[in-house]
Amino acid sequence: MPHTYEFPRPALTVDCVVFGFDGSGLQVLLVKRGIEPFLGAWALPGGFVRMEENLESAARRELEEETSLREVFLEQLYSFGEPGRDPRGRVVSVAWYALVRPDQHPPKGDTDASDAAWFPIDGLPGLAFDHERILAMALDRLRGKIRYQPVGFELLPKRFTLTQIQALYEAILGRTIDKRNFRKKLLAFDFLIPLEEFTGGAHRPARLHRFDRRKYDALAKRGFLFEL
Amino acid sequence: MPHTYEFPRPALTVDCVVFGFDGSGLQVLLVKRGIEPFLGAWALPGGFVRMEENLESAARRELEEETSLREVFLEQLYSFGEPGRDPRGRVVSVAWYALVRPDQHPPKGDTDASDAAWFPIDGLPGLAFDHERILAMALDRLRGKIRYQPVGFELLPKRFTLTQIQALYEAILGRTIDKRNFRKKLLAFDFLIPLEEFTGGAHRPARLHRFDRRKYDALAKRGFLFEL
DNA sequence: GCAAAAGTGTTTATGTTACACCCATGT
DNA sequence: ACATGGGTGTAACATAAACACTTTTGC
Repeated sequence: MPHTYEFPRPALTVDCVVFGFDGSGLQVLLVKRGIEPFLGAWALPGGFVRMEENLESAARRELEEETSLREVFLEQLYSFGEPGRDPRGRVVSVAWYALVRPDQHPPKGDTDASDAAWFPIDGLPGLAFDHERILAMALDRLRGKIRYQPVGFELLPKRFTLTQIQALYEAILGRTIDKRNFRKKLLAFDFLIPLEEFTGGAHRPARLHRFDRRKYDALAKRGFLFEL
Repeated sequence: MPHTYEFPRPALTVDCVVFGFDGSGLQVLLVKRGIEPFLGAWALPGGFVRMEENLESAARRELEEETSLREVFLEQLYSFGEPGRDPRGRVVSVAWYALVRPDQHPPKGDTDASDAAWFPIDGLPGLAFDHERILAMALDRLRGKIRYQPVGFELLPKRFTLTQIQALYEAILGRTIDKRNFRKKLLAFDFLIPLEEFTGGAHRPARLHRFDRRKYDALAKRGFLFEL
């Protein structure tokens, strides 16, 4: 019997903090627990890691099973392993955070069986386990990351207006930003492509743009700082 | 039997990337493996997590057991869980990185039983498991972190000269820095306290400074950017 | 024609970069 | 007295911040 097997093992789970943006505020996707413990409470989507899958696959599988979300931006956040964080016994959780575009959002009620629902970041219900702590850490990470990595685009439609992305930055950073300075700086990076398409609606149409990842990657390799 | 126990479980380990600075180059502390697999190979210090300890405690315990290091700066890095990363079976490792001051370095040969030794970052031996990948990630993290968080001081003696800290930044960032600009900026932050003590040695004595964490924390709370 | 959001430049202040010489000590 | 590393200021340049009005559309 290999050395490995002489030790009792903690159980291993993954949990996902799923962020969305509705045009004015940051939101988080939660699921209502259908089993004990914390039956009926809201929690982060997640579950046990299987023996043959890697950690990211486990996170993506749970995400799809519980929220129908596929092919989202997903990045590892932190691992939580306080004894006592799960009343069932020793459970270590590898936490991830995901960013999803509005056009990827699951239609409400689409999720099979137990409920999943979006909550505004400043109107969250109490959460099961230590999920509030995990969520707080994910939010910190997002706030830090968005300032020097182009992750904001993962929360917007593929084609978006400059006003939309400014609203996103203002919502996440929690302060207003000067419109002219913001646009000047963002466009100077030269990884946003202005399209010949415009929004419709009640007022002056706004030009749509898309993020050019190739251009960004090229710049990033040349040792480049984002810093919005 | 609780739900938790129905699943086969990966084994859980912690591994630590321990950085040091010898005045001119960054170094990593490795241990020579005394058991299979990879017997005789160099590896990151680490080992299995016990059922009753949290992840950080496990990392600190293994660090002390294998390298005699205590009370070092320690921060979680990432969790690695590719099936196949350990030939013994499914093993998930929560990786950490540590920063140790020269005056904390274990005297060579102090470490009980199997060897531990410092290696220069650009002269590393091949490593066991996927430890090269873990180390590469730790190095990336350190390079990124040192630019906007005051972690560099954790690699220097409590009292240090400005030339020492500049050498540290140059070694980690891999480029030379202008002496006058570096000192101007660093001192302007006002969290370095100049002492009335000086180095001895062959040349003009250099003033010693210490890092004032209270002042730094106060600044940091007022929403403050380091950015060297 | 009015309400609502889109779009656009210039000036000022601040921060960053480049750069060269004198000082204090031990040998 | 010389070799070695310690220490210091200023000017040019680049980036960031502040700031207000005109345009386009739907109603």
